[in-house]
Amino acid sequence: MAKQSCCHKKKLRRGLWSPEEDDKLMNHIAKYGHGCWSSVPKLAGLERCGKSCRLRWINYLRPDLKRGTFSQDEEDLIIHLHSMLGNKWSQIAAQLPGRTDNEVKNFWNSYIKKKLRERGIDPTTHKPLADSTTTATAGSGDRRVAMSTTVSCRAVFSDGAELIPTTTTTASAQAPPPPLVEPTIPPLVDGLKMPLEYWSTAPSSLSGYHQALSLQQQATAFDMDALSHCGGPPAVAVPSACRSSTLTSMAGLSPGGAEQCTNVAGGANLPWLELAHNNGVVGVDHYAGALDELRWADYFDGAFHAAAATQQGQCMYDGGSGGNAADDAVQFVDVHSLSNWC
DNA sequence: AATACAATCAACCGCATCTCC
DNA sequence: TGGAGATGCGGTTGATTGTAT
Repeated sequence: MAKQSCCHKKKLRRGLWSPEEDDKLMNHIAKYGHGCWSSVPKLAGLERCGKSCRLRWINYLRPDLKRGTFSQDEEDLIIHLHSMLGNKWSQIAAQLPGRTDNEVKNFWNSYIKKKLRERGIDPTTHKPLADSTTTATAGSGDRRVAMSTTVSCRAVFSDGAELIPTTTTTASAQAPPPPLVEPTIPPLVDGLKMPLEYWSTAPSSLSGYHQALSLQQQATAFDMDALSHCGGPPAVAVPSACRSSTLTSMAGLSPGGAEQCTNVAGGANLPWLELAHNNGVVGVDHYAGALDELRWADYFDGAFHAAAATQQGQCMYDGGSGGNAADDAVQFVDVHSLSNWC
Protein backbone atom coordinates (compact mmCIF):
# COMPACT_ATOMS: atom_id res chain seq x y z
CA MET A 1 0.00 0.00 0.00
CA ALA A 2 1.27 3.40 -0.91
CA LYS A 3 2.57 5.60 1.77
CA GLN A 4 0.15 8.33 2.59
CA SER A 5 0.97 11.96 3.00
CA CYS A 6 1.06 13.75 6.31
CA CYS A 7 -2.27 15.37 5.46
CA HIS A 8 -3.85 11.99 4.99
CA LYS A 9 -2.40 10.63 8.17
CA LYS A 10 -3.69 13.48 10.24
CA LYS A 11 -6.94 13.76 8.33
CA LEU A 12 -6.08 17.30 7.49
CA ARG A 13 -7.76 19.44 4.94
CA ARG A 14 -6.34 19.33 1.43
CA GLY A 15 -6.97 20.96 -1.88
CA LEU A 16 -7.60 24.55 -2.68
CA TRP A 17 -7.32 27.14 0.00
CA SER A 18 -10.34 29.15 0.99
CA PRO A 19 -10.11 32.90 1.55
CA GLU A 20 -10.71 32.28 5.22
CA GLU A 21 -7.77 29.95 5.42
CA ASP A 22 -5.62 32.45 3.62
CA ASP A 23 -6.65 35.13 6.03
CA LYS A 24 -5.81 32.97 8.97
CA LEU A 25 -2.41 32.15 7.59
CA MET A 26 -1.72 35.71 6.62
CA ASN A 27 -2.73 37.07 9.97
CA HIS A 28 -0.75 34.50 11.82
CA ILE A 29 2.43 35.11 9.88
CA ALA A 30 1.92 38.83 10.07
CA LYS A 31 1.73 38.68 13.82
CA TYR A 32 4.20 36.01 14.67
CA GLY A 33 6.16 35.09 11.59
CA HIS A 34 6.00 31.52 10.47
CA GLY A 35 8.59 30.20 12.86
CA CYS A 36 8.44 26.46 12.69
CA TRP A 37 6.13 25.59 9.84
CA SER A 38 4.94 22.46 11.48
CA SER A 39 3.49 24.50 14.30
CA VAL A 40 1.90 27.13 12.09
CA PRO A 41 -1.34 25.25 11.33
CA LYS A 42 -2.07 24.68 14.96
CA LEU A 43 -1.21 28.19 16.02
CA ALA A 44 -3.08 29.72 13.11
CA GLY A 45 -6.12 27.54 13.62
CA LEU A 46 -5.79 25.77 10.32
CA GLU A 47 -6.53 22.17 9.56
CA ARG A 48 -3.62 21.90 7.21
CA CYS A 49 -0.19 20.42 7.46
CA GLY A 50 2.75 22.74 7.87
CA LYS A 51 4.02 21.80 4.50
CA SER A 52 0.83 22.95 2.88
CA CYS A 53 0.96 26.23 4.79
CA ARG A 54 4.50 26.81 3.73
CA LEU A 55 3.70 26.14 0.12
CA ARG A 56 0.70 28.40 0.19
CA TRP A 57 2.75 31.18 1.66
CA ILE A 58 5.68 30.81 -0.68
CA ASN A 59 3.72 30.36 -3.85
CA TYR A 60 0.77 32.58 -3.25
CA LEU A 61 0.55 34.72 -0.16
CA ARG A 62 4.04 36.07 0.08
CA PRO A 63 3.92 39.82 -0.40
CA ASP A 64 6.78 40.15 -2.82
CA LEU A 65 5.31 38.01 -5.54
CA LYS A 66 5.13 39.66 -8.90
CA ARG A 67 2.69 37.39 -10.68
CA GLY A 68 1.23 38.24 -14.00
CA THR A 69 2.63 37.19 -17.32
CA PHE A 70 6.32 36.78 -17.80
CA SER A 71 8.05 39.49 -19.76
CA GLN A 72 10.26 38.75 -22.73
CA ASP A 73 13.26 39.55 -20.58
CA GLU A 74 12.20 37.09 -17.97
CA GLU A 75 11.54 34.48 -20.61
CA ASP A 76 14.99 34.95 -22.11
CA LEU A 77 16.54 34.81 -18.72
CA ILE A 78 14.74 31.62 -17.83
CA ILE A 79 15.81 29.96 -21.04
CA HIS A 80 19.41 30.83 -20.52
CA LEU A 81 19.47 30.00 -16.90
CA HIS A 82 17.84 26.71 -17.72
CA SER A 83 20.53 26.03 -20.29
CA MET A 84 23.00 26.51 -17.50
CA LEU A 85 21.26 25.02 -14.53
CA GLY A 86 18.81 22.55 -15.93
CA ASN A 87 15.68 21.98 -13.91
CA LYS A 88 16.97 23.84 -10.90
CA TRP A 89 13.82 25.84 -10.64
CA SER A 90 14.55 27.34 -7.29
CA GLN A 91 17.90 28.61 -8.49
CA ILE A 92 16.37 29.99 -11.65
CA ALA A 93 13.57 31.62 -9.72
CA ALA A 94 16.09 33.16 -7.37
CA GLN A 95 17.28 35.31 -10.25
CA LEU A 96 13.77 36.42 -11.08
CA PRO A 97 12.54 38.76 -8.40
CA GLY A 98 8.98 38.08 -7.45
CA ARG A 99 8.78 34.74 -9.19
CA THR A 100 8.48 31.40 -7.50
CA ASP A 101 10.06 28.17 -8.55
CA ASN A 102 6.63 26.73 -9.08
CA GLU A 103 5.67 29.59 -11.32
CA VAL A 104 8.85 29.34 -13.35
CA LYS A 105 8.46 25.60 -13.61
CA ASN A 106 4.89 25.90 -14.81
CA PHE A 107 5.85 28.56 -17.29
CA TRP A 108 8.62 26.39 -18.59
CA ASN A 109 6.50 23.31 -18.94
CA SER A 110 3.48 25.01 -20.41
CA TYR A 111 5.05 27.58 -22.65
CA ILE A 112 8.79 27.75 -23.11
CA LYS A 113 9.24 24.05 -23.67
CA LYS A 114 6.74 24.11 -26.47
CA LYS A 115 8.15 27.27 -27.94
CA LEU A 116 11.66 25.87 -28.04
CA ARG A 117 10.48 22.71 -29.73
CA GLU A 118 8.70 24.76 -32.34
CA ARG A 119 11.98 26.49 -32.97
CA GLY A 120 13.68 23.17 -33.36
CA ILE A 121 15.49 23.33 -30.08
CA ASP A 122 15.54 20.54 -27.61
CA PRO A 123 14.33 22.09 -24.36
CA THR A 124 16.38 19.67 -22.34
CA THR A 125 19.72 20.05 -24.03
CA HIS A 126 19.14 23.45 -25.63
CA LYS A 127 20.61 22.07 -28.79
CA PRO A 128 18.95 21.74 -32.16
CA LEU A 129 16.61 18.79 -32.04
CA ALA A 130 18.55 16.84 -34.66
CA ASP A 131 21.63 17.40 -32.60
CA SER A 132 20.18 16.85 -29.22
CA THR A 133 21.58 13.41 -28.72
CA THR A 134 25.14 14.60 -28.59
CA THR A 135 26.61 15.21 -25.24
CA ALA A 136 27.91 18.50 -24.05
CA THR A 137 31.62 18.48 -23.58
CA ALA A 138 32.54 21.95 -22.52
CA GLY A 139 35.64 22.24 -20.46
CA SER A 140 34.88 21.81 -16.85
CA GLY A 141 37.48 24.25 -15.69
CA ASP A 142 36.13 27.21 -17.51
CA ARG A 143 33.29 28.86 -15.71
CA ARG A 144 32.74 31.44 -18.40
CA VAL A 145 29.67 30.71 -20.34
CA ALA A 146 28.89 31.92 -23.80
CA MET A 147 25.37 33.02 -24.42
CA SER A 148 23.42 33.59 -27.56
CA THR A 149 22.90 37.12 -28.66
CA THR A 150 19.26 37.34 -27.86
CA VAL A 151 20.43 38.14 -24.41
CA SER A 152 23.25 40.52 -24.34
CA CYS A 153 24.75 40.73 -20.98
CA ARG A 154 27.19 39.42 -18.54
CA ALA A 155 26.37 38.20 -15.13
CA VAL A 156 28.97 37.55 -12.54
CA PHE A 157 28.30 34.88 -10.01
CA SER A 158 29.55 34.82 -6.51
CA ASP A 159 32.14 32.23 -7.30
CA GLY A 160 33.50 34.15 -10.18
CA ALA A 161 31.56 32.42 -12.89
CA GLU A 162 30.40 34.72 -15.60
CA LEU A 163 27.82 34.81 -18.30
CA ILE A 164 29.28 36.49 -21.32
CA PRO A 165 27.48 37.43 -24.48
CA THR A 166 28.74 36.10 -27.75
CA THR A 167 28.96 38.09 -30.93
CA THR A 168 25.95 39.68 -32.43
CA THR A 169 25.77 37.56 -35.51
CA THR A 170 24.30 34.25 -34.60
CA ALA A 171 20.70 33.56 -33.87
CA SER A 172 20.11 31.30 -30.93
CA ALA A 173 18.16 28.83 -33.01
CA GLN A 174 21.11 28.20 -35.24
CA ALA A 175 23.72 28.32 -32.56
CA PRO A 176 22.27 27.61 -29.19
CA PRO A 177 24.50 28.28 -26.24
CA PRO A 178 26.45 25.29 -25.10
CA PRO A 179 25.07 23.67 -22.02
CA LEU A 180 26.83 24.65 -18.91
CA VAL A 181 29.52 22.62 -17.49
CA GLU A 182 28.69 22.79 -13.88
CA PRO A 183 25.17 21.95 -12.93
CA THR A 184 24.98 24.12 -9.88
CA ILE A 185 25.92 27.70 -9.91
CA PRO A 186 25.18 29.60 -6.77
CA PRO A 187 22.86 32.56 -6.86
CA LEU A 188 24.27 35.92 -7.60
CA VAL A 189 25.98 37.60 -4.78
CA ASP A 190 23.55 38.92 -2.24
CA GLY A 191 22.69 42.46 -3.03
CA LEU A 192 23.95 42.11 -6.55
CA LYS A 193 20.92 40.83 -8.27
CA MET A 194 20.86 41.49 -11.97
CA PRO A 195 18.16 43.90 -12.93
CA LEU A 196 16.07 42.47 -15.69
CA GLU A 197 16.67 45.48 -17.82
CA TYR A 198 20.26 44.51 -17.91
CA TRP A 199 19.42 41.43 -19.85
CA SER A 200 17.94 43.39 -22.66
CA THR A 201 20.41 46.13 -23.20
CA ALA A 202 22.06 46.81 -26.52
CA PRO A 203 23.81 43.70 -27.76
CA SER A 204 26.83 45.42 -29.16
CA SER A 205 28.27 46.57 -25.92
CA LEU A 206 28.26 46.03 -22.24
CA SER A 207 27.46 49.61 -21.53
CA GLY A 208 24.02 48.64 -20.45
CA TYR A 209 25.46 46.24 -18.01
CA HIS A 210 27.88 48.70 -16.57
CA GLN A 211 25.24 51.32 -16.35
CA ALA A 212 22.93 48.94 -14.68
CA LEU A 213 25.61 47.89 -12.29
CA SER A 214 26.49 51.44 -11.50
CA LEU A 215 22.93 52.40 -10.90
CA GLN A 216 22.37 49.29 -8.96
CA GLN A 217 25.22 50.13 -6.68
CA GLN A 218 23.84 53.56 -6.18
CA ALA A 219 20.37 52.45 -5.56
CA THR A 220 19.21 51.44 -2.18
CA ALA A 221 17.94 48.03 -2.98
CA PHE A 222 15.09 46.69 -1.00
CA ASP A 223 16.73 44.61 1.59
CA MET A 224 14.49 41.72 2.27
CA ASP A 225 17.03 40.43 4.66
CA ALA A 226 16.07 43.27 6.87
CA LEU A 227 12.70 41.69 7.17
CA SER A 228 14.21 38.58 8.49
CA HIS A 229 15.02 40.43 11.61
CA CYS A 230 11.83 41.11 13.39
CA GLY A 231 11.50 44.77 13.96
CA GLY A 232 14.14 45.72 11.52
CA PRO A 233 12.39 47.90 9.02
CA PRO A 234 13.66 47.94 5.49
CA ALA A 235 14.80 51.12 3.90
CA VAL A 236 11.91 50.92 1.54
CA ALA A 237 8.98 48.62 1.73
CA VAL A 238 8.84 47.06 -1.67
CA PRO A 239 6.39 44.28 -1.81
CA SER A 240 5.71 43.28 -5.31
CA ALA A 241 2.40 42.35 -6.70
CA CYS A 242 0.40 39.30 -5.97
CA ARG A 243 -2.83 38.63 -7.65
CA SER A 244 -4.34 36.71 -4.86
CA SER A 245 -7.80 37.87 -4.27
CA THR A 246 -7.52 36.37 -0.89
CA LEU A 247 -5.01 38.91 0.20
CA THR A 248 -7.57 41.51 -0.15
CA SER A 249 -8.63 42.16 3.32
CA MET A 250 -6.17 44.90 3.68
CA ALA A 251 -8.40 47.63 4.89
CA GLY A 252 -7.18 51.08 4.31
CA LEU A 253 -4.77 50.15 1.62
CA SER A 254 -5.35 51.77 -1.65
CA PRO A 255 -3.32 52.58 -4.70
CA GLY A 256 -3.35 56.15 -3.56
CA GLY A 257 -1.53 55.13 -0.47
CA ALA A 258 1.59 54.39 -2.39
CA GLU A 259 3.33 57.39 -1.04
CA GLN A 260 2.94 55.89 2.36
CA CYS A 261 4.74 52.79 1.35
CA THR A 262 7.97 53.75 2.93
CA ASN A 263 10.25 53.24 5.78
CA VAL A 264 7.95 51.81 8.35
CA ALA A 265 9.33 51.75 11.79
CA GLY A 266 7.73 50.41 14.84
CA GLY A 267 9.04 46.94 15.35
CA ALA A 268 6.35 45.13 13.46
CA ASN A 269 7.15 41.67 12.29
CA LEU A 270 6.13 42.51 8.79
CA PRO A 271 6.62 46.13 7.95
CA TRP A 272 4.81 45.77 4.69
CA LEU A 273 1.70 45.00 6.60
CA GLU A 274 1.90 48.35 8.20
CA LEU A 275 1.77 50.40 5.10
CA ALA A 276 0.38 53.58 6.37
CA HIS A 277 -3.06 54.77 5.64
CA ASN A 278 -3.84 58.41 6.09
CA ASN A 279 -0.60 58.75 7.92
CA GLY A 280 -1.61 56.16 10.40
CA VAL A 281 -0.26 52.71 10.80
CA VAL A 282 -2.77 50.05 10.06
CA GLY A 283 -2.71 47.07 12.29
CA VAL A 284 -3.35 43.57 11.16
CA ASP A 285 -6.72 43.35 12.77
CA HIS A 286 -7.73 46.37 10.87
CA TYR A 287 -7.60 44.50 7.60
CA ALA A 288 -10.15 41.89 8.25
CA GLY A 289 -13.06 41.79 5.95
CA ALA A 290 -12.35 44.94 4.07
CA LEU A 291 -11.62 45.64 0.46
CA ASP A 292 -12.16 42.12 -0.62
CA GLU A 293 -11.73 42.99 -4.21
CA LEU A 294 -8.53 44.85 -3.77
CA ARG A 295 -5.74 42.71 -4.99
CA TRP A 296 -2.14 42.89 -4.11
CA ALA A 297 -1.37 43.66 -7.67
CA ASP A 298 -3.83 46.50 -7.63
CA TYR A 299 -2.24 47.96 -4.61
CA PHE A 300 1.36 47.31 -5.19
CA ASP A 301 1.54 48.01 -8.88
CA GLY A 302 2.94 51.45 -8.80
CA ALA A 303 3.15 51.64 -5.10
CA PHE A 304 6.73 50.56 -5.06
CA HIS A 305 7.64 52.72 -7.97
CA ALA A 306 6.17 55.75 -6.41
CA ALA A 307 7.69 54.95 -3.08
CA ALA A 308 11.07 54.35 -4.58
CA ALA A 309 10.95 57.56 -6.48
CA THR A 310 9.73 59.65 -3.64
CA GLN A 311 11.65 58.07 -0.85
CA GLN A 312 14.90 57.47 -2.61
CA GLY A 313 14.87 60.76 -4.36
CA GLN A 314 15.68 58.93 -7.54
CA CYS A 315 14.49 56.19 -9.73
CA MET A 316 16.27 53.07 -8.72
CA TYR A 317 17.05 52.33 -12.31
CA ASP A 318 16.19 54.85 -14.91
CA GLY A 319 18.83 54.66 -17.53
CA GLY A 320 19.61 52.71 -20.61
CA SER A 321 16.44 50.95 -21.48
CA GLY A 322 14.59 53.91 -22.82
CA GLY A 323 11.40 53.35 -20.91
CA ASN A 324 9.86 55.70 -18.47
CA ALA A 325 11.11 55.79 -14.97
CA ALA A 326 8.19 54.05 -13.40
CA ASP A 327 8.23 51.22 -15.85
CA ASP A 328 11.90 50.74 -15.47
CA ALA A 329 12.08 50.58 -11.75
CA VAL A 330 13.92 47.52 -10.69
CA GLN A 331 13.34 45.49 -7.64
CA PHE A 332 16.23 43.80 -6.04
CA VAL A 333 14.57 41.29 -3.90
CA ASP A 334 15.93 38.12 -2.54
CA VAL A 335 12.69 36.26 -2.35
CA HIS A 336 14.15 33.39 -0.48
CA SER A 337 15.14 35.47 2.45
CA LEU A 338 11.48 35.98 3.14
CA SER A 339 11.23 32.51 4.42
CA ASN A 340 13.49 33.49 7.25
CA TRP A 341 11.11 35.86 8.81
CA CYS A 342 11.19 35.38 12.48
C1' DA B 1 -25.33 26.49 -27.06
C1' DA B 2 -23.02 22.34 -26.10
C1' DT B 3 -19.18 19.59 -26.15
C1' DA B 4 -14.39 18.34 -26.59
C1' DC B 5 -9.89 19.46 -26.22
C1' DA B 6 -5.93 22.23 -24.72
C1' DA B 7 -3.63 25.21 -21.63
C1' DT B 8 -2.75 26.87 -17.22
C1' DC B 9 -1.56 26.69 -12.56
C1' DA B 10 -2.32 25.56 -7.58
C1' DA B 11 -1.38 21.95 -4.84
C1' DC B 12 0.25 17.40 -3.64
C1' DC B 13 3.72 13.72 -3.33
C1' DG B 14 7.91 11.75 -2.33
C1' DC B 15 12.65 12.15 -1.94
C1' DA B 16 16.91 14.63 -0.47
C1' DT B 17 19.05 17.44 2.65
C1' DC B 18 19.53 19.87 6.84
C1' DT B 19 19.27 20.47 11.82
C1' DC B 20 18.89 19.15 16.32
C1' DC B 21 19.23 16.03 20.05
C1' DT C 1 27.12 9.04 15.15
C1' DG C 2 22.60 7.93 14.12
C1' DG C 3 17.76 8.84 14.26
C1' DA C 4 13.82 11.86 13.99
C1' DG C 5 11.69 15.75 12.55
C1' DA C 6 11.71 19.89 9.67
C1' DT C 7 12.46 21.95 5.45
C1' DG C 8 13.37 22.44 0.51
C1' DC C 9 12.98 20.89 -4.05
C1' DG C 10 11.47 18.84 -8.44
C1' DG C 11 8.06 16.00 -10.64
C1' DT C 12 3.40 15.19 -11.22
C1' DT C 13 -1.56 15.55 -10.82
C1' DG C 14 -5.98 17.34 -11.32
C1' DA C 15 -9.24 21.18 -11.23
C1' DT C 16 -10.28 25.20 -13.59
C1' DT C 17 -10.38 28.17 -17.47
C1' DG C 18 -10.03 29.21 -22.27
C1' DT C 19 -10.63 28.00 -27.09
C1' DA C 20 -12.07 25.43 -31.05
C1' DT C 21 -15.49 22.79 -33.32
